[in-house]
Amino acid sequence: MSRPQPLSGFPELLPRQRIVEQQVVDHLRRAFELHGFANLQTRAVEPMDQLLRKGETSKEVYVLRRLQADVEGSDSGLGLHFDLTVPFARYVLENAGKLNFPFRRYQIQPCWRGERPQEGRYREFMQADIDIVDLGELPAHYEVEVALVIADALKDLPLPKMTMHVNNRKLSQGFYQGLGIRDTDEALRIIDKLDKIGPDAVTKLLVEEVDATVEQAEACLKLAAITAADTSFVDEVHALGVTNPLLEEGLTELAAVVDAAAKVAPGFVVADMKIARGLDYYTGTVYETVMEGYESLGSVCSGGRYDKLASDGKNTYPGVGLSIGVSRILVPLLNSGALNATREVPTCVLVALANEDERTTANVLAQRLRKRGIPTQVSPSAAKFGKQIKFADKRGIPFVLFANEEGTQIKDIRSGDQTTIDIDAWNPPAEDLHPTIVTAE
RNA sequence: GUGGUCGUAGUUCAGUUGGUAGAACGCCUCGUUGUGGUCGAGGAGGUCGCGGGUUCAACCCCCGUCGAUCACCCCA
Repeated sequence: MSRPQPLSGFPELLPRQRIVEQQVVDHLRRAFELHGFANLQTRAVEPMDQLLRKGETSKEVYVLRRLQADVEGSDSGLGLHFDLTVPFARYVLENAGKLNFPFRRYQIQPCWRGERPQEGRYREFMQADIDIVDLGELPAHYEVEVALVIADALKDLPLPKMTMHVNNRKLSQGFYQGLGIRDTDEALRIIDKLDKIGPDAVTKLLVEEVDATVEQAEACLKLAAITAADTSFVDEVHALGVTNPLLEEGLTELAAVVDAAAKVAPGFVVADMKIARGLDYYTGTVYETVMEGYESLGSVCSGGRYDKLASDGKNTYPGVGLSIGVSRILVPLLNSGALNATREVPTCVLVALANEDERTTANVLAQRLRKRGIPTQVSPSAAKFGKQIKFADKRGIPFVLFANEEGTQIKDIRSGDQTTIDIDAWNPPAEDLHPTIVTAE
């Protein structure tokens, strides 16, 4: 092998693709900050007991080990974080005394999971996460708010249509309790597989694993089939004839989320009673988001309410949050060419060079443009002008600047138009100042 | 981690019953002695993923290995 091969599950982007990713991340950052979320950055590693608590032993965590450590004592007890919620919960406990509650933060960082990769599923990937935690009690309106923040953040991005499916664990678990099913956690996990394995297999599993009767299993399937873009699901659930206080609590909370979302972001949120979520730290509202045309990727933005994830025994910090799978969304779109940038460099203007002696003069001209925020670079050499234009063209740089004793001229190399300008007054069209994202037809 | 498919120029791919490789696009030079894109002419670039085996001879057949990809699992 003369050339290194790519590493499975560790996607790396080309400059043009990275520009798209940067623009998306910048957009998310601005959106989150508009909603008052503070940024946080946590370390890459967490103690293994933090990562593996809550019984998530099946999770493939990358463990840290010192190369020179002797084999016996090689375990550092540290692992790379697999999401941003668990590190955040740890951070909140560690810094509880210095934080003001309710505390809202966003975090955009890579995460690592040692699973076998495939499209939209990587071993190193970027997540954009928002959470709100409070001390002791977390008001239910935050479960509405985080969904609306995500709706707002995704709204103006050039991405396929997103739909957020929302459920409430209290609703499902209350329903199962009302039916008389004991192991409601396991029942949830089985229902979560409905899309994948179908109703017959789910019935079979419910009967075998949680000792449900066929009638109980059928009631569970009827509940899972309910979906609505408005609060009409409440009556549909009641029509199934199950009564339980937890169920009512869940119905009320879910209705509030759906109702508020319908007003602010119509069509974005739908109530969907088959959403369960694999992670068992969720205790209330749960969210999953699918991207139109890319349903096989699964959820591209998920989360939920967790009441007991952050607890030091004395105080609990219940929270609710959502994570956007930035890599999961972007890498497939970039690889298929559905998304691209208008150019592969930030440069807006290339200053042409008539001969090498003029480089100093050219540097001064470039600096005058940069001073006014126009990304500029000077030609790498005083090659023929045709070559210098080609240099710009290959990179997508829209403008080439020519200067001599007679004056300064700017050429738009896309149209070929060349005009005399005042270098201290000229501005490119707003859409040309920085690269932008373009979508394929 | 379990199973299926696939690895040939920078890229997308051809390659005949086994006789040591080709196209298109891209790239470079020139036509075009200082304004690119079109056109024309020329050129560079490959230990055929890696290692072993069979054979007079392997890109081709066999084994192993590494990588990619899909499904399961899990999930962003």
